[in-house]
Amino acid sequence: MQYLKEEIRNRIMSAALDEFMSKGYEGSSMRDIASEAGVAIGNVYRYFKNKDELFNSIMEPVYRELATLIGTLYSSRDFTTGIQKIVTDITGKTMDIFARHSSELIILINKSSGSRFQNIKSDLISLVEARIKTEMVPVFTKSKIMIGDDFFYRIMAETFINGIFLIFDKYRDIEKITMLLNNFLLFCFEDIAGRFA
Amino acid sequence: MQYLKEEIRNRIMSAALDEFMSKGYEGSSMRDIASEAGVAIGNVYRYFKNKDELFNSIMEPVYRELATLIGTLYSSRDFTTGIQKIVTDITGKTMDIFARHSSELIILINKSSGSRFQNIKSDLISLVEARIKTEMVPVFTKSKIMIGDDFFYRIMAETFINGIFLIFDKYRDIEKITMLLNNFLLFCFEDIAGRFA
Amino acid sequence: MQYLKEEIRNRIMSAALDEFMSKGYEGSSMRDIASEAGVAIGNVYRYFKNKDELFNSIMEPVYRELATLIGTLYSSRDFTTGIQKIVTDITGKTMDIFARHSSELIILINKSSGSRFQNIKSDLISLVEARIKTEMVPVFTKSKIMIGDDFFYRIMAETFINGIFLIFDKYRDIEKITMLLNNFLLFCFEDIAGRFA
Amino acid sequence: MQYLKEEIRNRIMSAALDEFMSKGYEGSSMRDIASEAGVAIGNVYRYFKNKDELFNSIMEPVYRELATLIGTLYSSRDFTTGIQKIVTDITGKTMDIFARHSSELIILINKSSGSRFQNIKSDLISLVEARIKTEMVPVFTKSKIMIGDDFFYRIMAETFINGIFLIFDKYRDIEKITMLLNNFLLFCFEDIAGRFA
DNA sequence: AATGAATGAGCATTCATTCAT
DNA sequence: GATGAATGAATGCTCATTCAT
Repeated sequence: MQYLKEEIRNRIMSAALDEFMSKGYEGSSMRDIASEAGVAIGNVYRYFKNKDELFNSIMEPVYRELATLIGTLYSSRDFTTGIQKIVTDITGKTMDIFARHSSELIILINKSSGSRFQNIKSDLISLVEARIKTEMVPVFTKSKIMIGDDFFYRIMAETFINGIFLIFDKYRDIEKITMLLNNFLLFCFEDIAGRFA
Repeated sequence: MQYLKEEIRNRIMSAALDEFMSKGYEGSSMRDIASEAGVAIGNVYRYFKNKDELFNSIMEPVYRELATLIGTLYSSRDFTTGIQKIVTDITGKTMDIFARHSSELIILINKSSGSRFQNIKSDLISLVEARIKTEMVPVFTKSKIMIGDDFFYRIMAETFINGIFLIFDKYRDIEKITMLLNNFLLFCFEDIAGRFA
Repeated sequence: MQYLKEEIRNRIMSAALDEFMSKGYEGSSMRDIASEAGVAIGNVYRYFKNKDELFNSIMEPVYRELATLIGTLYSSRDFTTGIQKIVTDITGKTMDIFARHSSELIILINKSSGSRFQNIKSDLISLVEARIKTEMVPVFTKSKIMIGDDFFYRIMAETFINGIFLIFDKYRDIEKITMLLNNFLLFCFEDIAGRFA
Repeated sequence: MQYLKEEIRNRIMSAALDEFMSKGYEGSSMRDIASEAGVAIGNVYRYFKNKDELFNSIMEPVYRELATLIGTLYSSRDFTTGIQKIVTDITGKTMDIFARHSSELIILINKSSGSRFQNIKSDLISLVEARIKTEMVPVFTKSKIMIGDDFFYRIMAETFINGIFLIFDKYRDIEKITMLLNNFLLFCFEDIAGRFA
């Protein structure tokens, strides 16, 4: 009865998604998830070993996509196409993930405290940081700002990530998000790069 | 208050500080704090009426200083002295708080969920947002960036606050923090203002 | 509600009844009730939201019946049928309640301190007092006893109520209680009224 | 330093009396008693082994006097002097105890739940019951009331005791109490006896 | 002798997890 | 497979009692 199993599994995950979204990982209750899913609490444990694994099962795909995106970001070195192109690309791919997994993305970044993903935001930021450093060093070395510390890249990365998820967290309309995200990324990258051109 | 009372109080507050730092307000356990402090659970309640008051006792001084700083930031409109001066001033005062209460500041901003300070970060951001909007509108209107939404000011404010606390969260060395903070504030304000001058 | 649910609920209520009977509401422990019922503490809370609700669930029916009885007692003014009739009526109805809820009645009256029923005994007495005063004033004015104070009616009412619950407290046999109660009420009302006829 | 010790002991007992009076045995706190007495909590335990013994120390004298009075009541068989005389005598002696230990008496009877005196009221009632039975049987045998059970004497005894302590509990003025008490005892005994004369 | 800081068992309640049905 | 009753460890907090000073 594999079909039925899958449907229940989905119901549980969907209910869990709602619960995690509104109460965060720690604040969520397995009982509430089960009852929201219209499933006995005991049955939830047939599909997911425990709260942690339920959370992981929901977040894993998004995490993976996100990691891939970051990886791409990190390895795409065709600077020849210009920052504009890269930004458009990133925006597009991020929006793609967001379009399919908006809730998971927000939970992953902002509501994972207490779970094994509680550090994902900083992990993500670390990835972005590394990328920024690689790309921006030549730019910044021309600037009058004395970087003086690699950590400054960290700040930029954090700013970048926070800005993106702030937009995701507050807006639901895809078009508006796209517009805001583009503006934000341009603000972060093109302008900065541009003024040292 | 015949013997060691102050020392025990300090032990409890110190243990609580560690606990709040690693698990946040809600995730922290009075029992764990007590045992970390090497004190019976009942004794903690001799020094602090309840979990809330223990938390408040630790956070109150920092909160007050921070509120004062924000007030100053909000009301100082002598743009004549230049952003450089304001930034230096803010940096100095923030560093002063940080130098004396680094952990408390971080907990206050990032780990107060469930406590009466849970909204302080967004309050802070709102304040900064209002300030940025007032000051920056004339600047941005000249820019090629289409703001398109007041929410963009929110992003900038969040970026600003996150940046500051990010620095605090990762560094312990006062001198390095001062340098990073200055660079960050300049990056946020002077450069932005400057390039549209 | 698949298996034994009602039986467990009954076990808990029965254990609670014993506990409340021997230690009163405040002195009773949910842990002790659970272990007396042979049930895990957490399971008690599946059946009853909290200590208060457990107590209320046990007392509510009796309280309601008692309130109704009091209402009847208070409003029945057909003195024409004679005190004998009224007394028989009250006895019958009281015995009916007692026959079905003897322990609850005793707890309600004598061991509810700290619960929401803690004032029921004095409420009950006040009601009876008002009734006695209304009915008995003409009788007592002929008596050689100098009432001298309304408080004397209070004493009578208290005596009346205490007498009834004293009987309940010590006897289990319905027939014997009926007999004693009848005698007591006659002693309280008919004789007193009768001798001034 | 026996003198000083005695003074502190008295201070503690006095504070305890107030506390027991207003909150009953179980509801009273050793901490509050100590602070009310202006004495360190630890010191209370130098004078009294524990809460129980403190309570006992306060109640013992009254209990003893009360027991003696009951004993007297029980053994005085000079019926020749008439019930009026006995009642006057009992009233006088009870008032004597009450005049010196009003609070203790009330606590002992009505606020001892949880202590070893929690059954004293019923003990007292049992004593009175025995006495009533001895004296009243000849009287009641002439009555139309079918006693039918020794327990009826119990009810009368309870009525008697409750009435007395009800008066004590509500009034503070010795003269008014004396008057009410006399009326009550007459009501209980003379009238009852009288009407079968 | 006196102090009051310290102790820890106890309380009501919650919730992730297990297991008999 | 599915159910939801049952479990019990954990939480914040209180208070009689002990003990180092």
